[in-house]
Amino acid sequence: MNAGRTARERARAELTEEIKTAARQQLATVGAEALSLRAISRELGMVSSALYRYFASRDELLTALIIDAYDALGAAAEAAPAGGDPVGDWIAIYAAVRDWARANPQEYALIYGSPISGYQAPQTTVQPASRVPLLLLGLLQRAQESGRLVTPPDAPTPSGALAQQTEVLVALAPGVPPAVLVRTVIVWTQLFGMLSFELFGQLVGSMDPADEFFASASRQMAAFVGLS
Amino acid sequence: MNAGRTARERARAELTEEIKTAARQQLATVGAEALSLRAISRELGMVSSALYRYFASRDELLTALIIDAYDALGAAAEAAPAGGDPVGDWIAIYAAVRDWARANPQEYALIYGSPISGYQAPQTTVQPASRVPLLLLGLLQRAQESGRLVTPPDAPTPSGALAQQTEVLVALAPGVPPAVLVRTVIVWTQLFGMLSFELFGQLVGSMDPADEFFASASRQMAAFVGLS
DNA sequence: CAGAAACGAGAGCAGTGCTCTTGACAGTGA
DNA sequence: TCACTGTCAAGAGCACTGCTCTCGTTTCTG
Repeated sequence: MNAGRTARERARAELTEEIKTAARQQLATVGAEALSLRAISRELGMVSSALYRYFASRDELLTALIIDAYDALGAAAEAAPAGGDPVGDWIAIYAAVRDWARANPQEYALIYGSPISGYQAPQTTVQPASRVPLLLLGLLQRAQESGRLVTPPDAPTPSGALAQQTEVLVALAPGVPPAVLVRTVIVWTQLFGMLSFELFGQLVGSMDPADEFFASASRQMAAFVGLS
Repeated sequence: MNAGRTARERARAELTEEIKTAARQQLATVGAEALSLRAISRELGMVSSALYRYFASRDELLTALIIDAYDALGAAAEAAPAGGDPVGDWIAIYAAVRDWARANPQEYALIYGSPISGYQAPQTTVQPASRVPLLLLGLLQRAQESGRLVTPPDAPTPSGALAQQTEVLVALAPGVPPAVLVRTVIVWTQLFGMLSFELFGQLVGSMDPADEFFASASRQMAAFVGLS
């Protein structure tokens, strides 16, 4: 439609990126909810109203930042060193996720913290959000194929509505037993619960610093889903 | 010192409670970060500045609300029906926590969501925050004493710094093996990770509605810590 | 080259948390 | 009874916010 293709477009793309960069900097210092369009525009030496040429609203800026954060986390997790040993790879992914979260706590809070009031996450965020779980599922599937995944004997096979819901995951990781897939969701929630507790200060007084606890949990969760 | 002891004090206490009630109502509708002192004062038919006689700042109001939320959640969990069967009691506590969280999502987000920027949780919140984990520890200890807790054979005994950190928990639940205590922290983070995912919309597309998944996770986590 | 589209600047609106001052009132000791 | 003291609500005001609208200017395009 509106295919302007030249200098103007390049300038626009650059400025859009500059705005996001400034927003991320502000995010890191004052947090998501205190993110101020006026402060960003001040930083960039422009007037606040000009910002609305690039993002229709504060929410739209936030959406862009959220998608970027999901993508950055997904990329960090996918870049975790893979050596072929399923348990080692699993632990490496856990470590990569934690490292990213600790390096970018405000961006982590943006995607895994409380939803921003009045802000409705658009469907656009679903795909980048699923990169980490898809990565774990892929690892499990490969482990299954190479015989390194043994269904834990005490893992109950889902029935009823739970079995139905699991089918979505079966389609994503064919061959992995439903009982393991349910456990995958359990450990997925465990991972991010653990990270949120660490980053949000809930572990202070018990397992903080959490390095060793996190390492132990990684191993035990790998065993919990049946990796060996 | 300033010991006015009569009608004035009573009026003050009542109005303080009224302010918190109005704040909670607003919390439930617009969320924590959009909580406005002016809107509360408007609701109560007073002028915004008068509110500062009762709460020195917005943060102080939030702190009061946070402590109330922790206490409400703790009370709800402690009120879970206990029938003597450890696994049944465990599941009942899980269900009570979830019920409270689903009934009070904004208050849940207030205490388990991202920390409010610029807001530092005072030490006052630590004690009410520990009611739920203490409840779980107490259950485990009683199960241990009655022989209903068997340390899972694949639960590694913590060593090094992790063993040291576990000692704090050993003091709280004497008799419960360290390996089980580490697993208790794991399932504790799992519980609230699962709840956060459900309430914050992260499960949409996979395990939502989460009733059966939650029930299955409750049971599997009870087994994971060694309850039978 | 003319028209259209995009752009930055600026003023302005309604709202926010918070501070300070002012005048009214309640409780208390002489 | 009366003056004193501390508490209270009210209101104006400050600096900030997201957002809208208008106005000239610049840039692209048919």
